[in-house]
Amino acid sequence: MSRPGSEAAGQVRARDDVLGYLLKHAHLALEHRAQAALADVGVTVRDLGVLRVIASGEAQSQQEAAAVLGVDRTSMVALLDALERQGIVARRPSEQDRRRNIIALTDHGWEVFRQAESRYSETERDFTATLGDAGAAGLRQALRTVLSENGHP
Amino acid sequence: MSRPGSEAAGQVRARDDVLGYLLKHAHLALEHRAQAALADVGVTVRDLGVLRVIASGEAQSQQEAAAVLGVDRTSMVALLDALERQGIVARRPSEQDRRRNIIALTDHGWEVFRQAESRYSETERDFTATLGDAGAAGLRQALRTVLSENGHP
DNA sequence: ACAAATCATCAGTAGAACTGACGATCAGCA
DNA sequence: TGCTGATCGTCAGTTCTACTGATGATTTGT
Repeated sequence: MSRPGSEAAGQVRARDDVLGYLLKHAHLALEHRAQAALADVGVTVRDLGVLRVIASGEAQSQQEAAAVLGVDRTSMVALLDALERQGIVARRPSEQDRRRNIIALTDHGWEVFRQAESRYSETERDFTATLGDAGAAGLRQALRTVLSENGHP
Repeated sequence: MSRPGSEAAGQVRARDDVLGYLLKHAHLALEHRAQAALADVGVTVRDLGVLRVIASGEAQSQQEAAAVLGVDRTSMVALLDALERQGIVARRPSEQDRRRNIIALTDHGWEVFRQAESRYSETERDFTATLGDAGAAGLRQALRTVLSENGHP
């Protein structure tokens, strides 16, 4: 039915040669650690992503934020509902285009963001500690390169 | 309520400095391309991962495969149900321990695997083409390093 | 021989992605 | 001015995956 493993194993890529496997598990491991680090700030990694694109000015409306983060526009609704209920962000209609909601951090939101980003950055430093500063920068640069070469905004 | 973007943006990390963002989107972009490349072979990226750990001999039982891939043991049931229905894998009870199911590729399964792995590898080469061979190897090595340093099997 | 642990399975639940629709609004054009 | 098509936020429904808790069959340890 199937060839014996000893014969076939040599012809088959080990799992840690598979880039997709490495990317997926590195992402999961980092997210898992970050989730724990953010637990007592009261936001998730997902939330922090939203706060970051708002804080940086990369996105003003809901759809801009959704597009930048690669989450669905319909998911962004519930995401912002929760953040608004916590008093972290505020929606107000744009004066130029009243279809759009302009998203802004409240004063409390800025404080939450500052704390969360600080803990997250520390988690990332821990995560890549063994690579050294140059190695971590090289890893980021390699990822940026493949992303931009594969049709990423 | 919130500070103007022009004042705050400089203090906030851009999204493409955030490792979690880079890992997530690189993973998604690669998986998206791979999914398209595998479409007419009839298996998903997820399926291919299962086939690979079986073919390589890294896993024999369902739970071993689930553990190696980082998927839930209960999800593996449905995953293998589908592959068995397609005649790609076969389950047989272990003779040493009849609780366990030994998973093996059928002859047809080996053919499917060979095709799928070939297309997937080509997709990965395309994906990392601009990094060059050394750059792609460096990226894999960096990911392996952070994974093993963060408690990964 | 008996108790505890393990394996595969199933049912139920929760979260996120995606589709398709809706009303409100805007932009372009006759 | 009025009409048409497109866009934005929202909502309902579907699907996919993860996770929990339970089950029966089987093995292991004592």
